Amino acid sequence: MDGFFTVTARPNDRACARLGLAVSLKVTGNAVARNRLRRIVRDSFRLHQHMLPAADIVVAARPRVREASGEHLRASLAGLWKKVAKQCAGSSAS
RNA sequence: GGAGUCGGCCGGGUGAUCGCUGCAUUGCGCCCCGAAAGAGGCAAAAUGGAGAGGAAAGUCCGGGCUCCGGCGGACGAGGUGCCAGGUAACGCCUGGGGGGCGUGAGCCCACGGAAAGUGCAACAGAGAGCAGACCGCCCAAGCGCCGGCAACGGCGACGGCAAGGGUGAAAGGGUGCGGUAAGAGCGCACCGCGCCGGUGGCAACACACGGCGGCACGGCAAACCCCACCUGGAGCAAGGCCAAAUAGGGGAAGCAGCGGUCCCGGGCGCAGGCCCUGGACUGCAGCGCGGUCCGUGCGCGCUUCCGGGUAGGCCGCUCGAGGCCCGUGGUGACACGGGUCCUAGAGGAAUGAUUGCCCUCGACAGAACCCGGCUUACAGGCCGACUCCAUCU
Repeated sequence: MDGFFTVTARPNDRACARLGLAVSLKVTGNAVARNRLRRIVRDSFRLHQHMLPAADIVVAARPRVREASGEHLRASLAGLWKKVAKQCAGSSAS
């Protein structure tokens, strides 16, 4: 979890990672901003999925994403993916 | 050139790499039917091509479509509200009328009925719905007082008046002349108003046309109400099709079980009756243990088929009151005719990410069954028509 997102992960019995999104209109303001945020998260997930363990990962947006730039969001997500990978490698359950 | 009005249009562009969702073609592979030939379906991957808006928004109106309801009528409820036209329809649009604003182009108006009824109007003010008299004006008649023999003169309100002042959103027509004690539609002229008629207009309505009436029928109906017209309800989670696993005291058939009634035959008995084999019709979910509840035991059969239905899948789902161009009719909204084009169809929901270049440095904002409107949000820009002001020739 950081200023922009809360990430929850749990190992699954599949071959690859699975992404869940929780982005509400309450957080983003309008539908356009909500769609943009979801696309950014999903694209970042796509680019990093090779390093992620087989787990179900839920990304929830927090209110501060509203004033964040795309660059900041991508950096934040890259950090979070690494954290997830590390924690899952350490303990099989989190 | 400056200021402004109206109408229409656009809503960053262009590459590279990696991705997303349909579609078309090819199709590794797989499923299914079949004896086979072959038919059908799913589908990795590749290639090609497409992929949010003018408001996609608010969900405020109107329609299509779908299901349910419906003989007809009355009442109720809701809506609309100058007239005519357009339209599938509208609370929309166009043209016209009336009123208001603006020098003007133009803009704004819920704009039917207040002499059917009920009701409302703060404060101020003398008086606000059967109008009224605070200040004021006037003493002609009558009255009172004073003077006078009297005629008469003077003063006055408990008399007359409503012009002027004042209050108010609003005070029961306006101007002028006559008139009068002072005044007043009291009379007259013009203007205004109402009614009747005429003329023009499909109509709303208009008329420096005629007549009548001295003249209110003050305002509010987004107060009740009256009048005219319109409206059945629910919505794509509508609705339709296919259809697991599991459950089911849904249905049918066959077999089996227990029971009832009747019958054929046989046996026993003096008889009532009892027993056995078979047949026809028919019924069947409870019954024990326990004082009771809780609890617990046994049973409610087995097989096959059918139906409903859940998960899931498919359809509805995008070719349409469609866009563009031209012609014809019309002041116009629009209609008709011809040509041409196909332009998102997702389903927890597809348009993104990184980056190069350019410019005027990019606003409001994301389709969810589909259309027509309205309203609201919006950086910046383009085009056309028109108005006013200034200036030049």
